[in-house]
Amino acid sequence: MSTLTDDVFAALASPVRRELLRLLLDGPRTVNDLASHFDMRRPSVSEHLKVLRDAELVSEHRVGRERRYQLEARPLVDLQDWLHPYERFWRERVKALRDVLEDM
Amino acid sequence: MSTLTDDVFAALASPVRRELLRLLLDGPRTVNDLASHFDMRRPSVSEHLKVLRDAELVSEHRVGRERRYQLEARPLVDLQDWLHPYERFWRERVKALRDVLEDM
DNA sequence: TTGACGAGTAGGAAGTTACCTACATAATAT
DNA sequence: ATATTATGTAGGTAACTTCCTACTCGTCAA
Repeated sequence: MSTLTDDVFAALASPVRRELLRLLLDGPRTVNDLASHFDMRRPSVSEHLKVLRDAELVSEHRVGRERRYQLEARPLVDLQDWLHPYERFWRERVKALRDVLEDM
Repeated sequence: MSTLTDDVFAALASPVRRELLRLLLDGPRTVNDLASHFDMRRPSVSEHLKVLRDAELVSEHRVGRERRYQLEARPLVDLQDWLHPYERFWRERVKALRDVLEDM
């Protein structure tokens, strides 16, 4: 079953949220830690994290009064699947171009 | 040089625009042809096409009074590249899971 | 048990988006 | 020449997004 919903594309549309995902590549982090990388108040970062959570691009688990956010790559794998038809299209165009060049 | 800008992610955030791209997989189409697939007025579809054009996800060439829109897969290939670090992350997690299972 | 800390939520302002209708422009057909 | 067709643009409105500050809630430490 694919988890690639509108939410995922919408979540990725924000540079802030893409940067959050990139930061989480290094492992789980707390909200304060993540927020320190942005020129933005912490509650706004919290809101961005909520968008990522709703899209299931990150998960959260509580440790004491902290919350560790963790990357969930699954929707991104689904995004890769979504790209496949376009990749095929692209390869065909490259091939067609190569064929033309061979005839010159 | 990568053409993967904010514009590309923003363009993909709309279901209408993703459907436009999907339709264009079958080959170039005119605006009226494309618009006929949506429950929306033609000028709105034109505006969506402009967003896709600005993101270089489609190109346009005029044929008489028509304009043929064509898929440009390049930004999507760049999107694939953007995904690579996440794919690696995902593979490592799958591997870790497998290792755990093997020890059971 | 009280104060400080980490984090989420509420409510609001400003900016952006996505529709619409009306109009403009260029090309074809009569 | 004129009407028709294909398309883009202008301008407006409603909805959504993104930021903010103020506040709440739970946890930890003194």
